[in-house]
Amino acid sequence: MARQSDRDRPVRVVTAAGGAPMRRVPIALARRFLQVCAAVAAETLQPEDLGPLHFAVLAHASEEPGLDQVALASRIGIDRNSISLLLDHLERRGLVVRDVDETDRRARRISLTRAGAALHERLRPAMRAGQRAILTALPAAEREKFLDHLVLIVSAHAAYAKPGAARRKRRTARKE
Amino acid sequence: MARQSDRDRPVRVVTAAGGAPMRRVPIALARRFLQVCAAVAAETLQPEDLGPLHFAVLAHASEEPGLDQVALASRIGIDRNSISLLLDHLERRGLVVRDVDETDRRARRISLTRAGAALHERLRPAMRAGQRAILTALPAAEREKFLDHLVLIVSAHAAYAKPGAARRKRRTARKE
DNA sequence: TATTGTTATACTCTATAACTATA
DNA sequence: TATAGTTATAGAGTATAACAATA
Repeated sequence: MARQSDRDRPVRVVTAAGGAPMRRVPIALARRFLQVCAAVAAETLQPEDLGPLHFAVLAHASEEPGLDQVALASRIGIDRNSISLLLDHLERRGLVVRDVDETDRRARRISLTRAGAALHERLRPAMRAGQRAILTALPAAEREKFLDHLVLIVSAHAAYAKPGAARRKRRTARKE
Repeated sequence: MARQSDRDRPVRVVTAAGGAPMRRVPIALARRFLQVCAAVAAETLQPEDLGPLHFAVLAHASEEPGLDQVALASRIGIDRNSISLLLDHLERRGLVVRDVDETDRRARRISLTRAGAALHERLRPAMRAGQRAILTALPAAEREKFLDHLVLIVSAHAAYAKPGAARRKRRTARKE
């Protein structure tokens, strides 16, 4: 329980760019990191009126066409209600199709339409560039390792890395 | 434009724990990472009916008592409306006080009450343990570097790491 | 006029719950 | 009974806008 070297680092840090001090802890950094990533993605996606999750659906459907909605949702890390809504939006815009799975008529197999595939291909370079730009803040040799670290953390805590885990309980008593 | 070594890594990856494949790109990982962190923090904060941002206010007010609301907001990475709401909640619970700054009567200097400081001290060990637990997925020697990397990225993209940057434009035309 | 803070409103994300159809 | 998907509702997070007080 003695203080170890990796505990001695200060929690507070002053950002280089004259920003305000921030707490050097995962929860705070994770939030800021997502802000950065979301803002960068938005530069590409906003003009198309898509959110990052819409693009995620296009990417997954492109790579694994024919997934059902639950499988797609679990890859993205959202629940089946949310994927349904996301798909409504994309389907209305003619970017994806839902085909009834004939071997299990409850399931819908998702794939991109021609327009969906075209849009995905059109946005991909800019998305890729944006994601790379985020990492340029790191020394070149560290960038891949950083992604590996994120994968490690998310994988190790898979039970937490899923929708709802951080949900606060309902305060108001349920109806009965 | 030739493929470089650090581009050759596959975007897709299969999580160790039999989870679904996920995209190995910052935007997707950032979201999952925040899910993990938020879920871990929630274990400690939920019983107190606090969110992670409430705790962030307690932590900052503890370390830098007397900040005004705008300064506090910028440290946390939210805007002045949100900090106002957060403080309403904490003030109603008797955890913080807003004192009028006599040298600038527009400003409110925020500090913890005795109860606020006590709550912060009580929660701190569990929060600290949770944050450390998240990082145990990484080799011990990499943990501090990982945090440094996050700080680097957030600092470098400070212009993006702030509220609103990822906001989608209003679709519906404004009233006039 | 500019800034601090407040209040009202609203949008995104993403949950919980209840429901339908199918297995 | 269990699962895939839908729909309705809700709540957390966090924005925009308009305002009041003060500088």
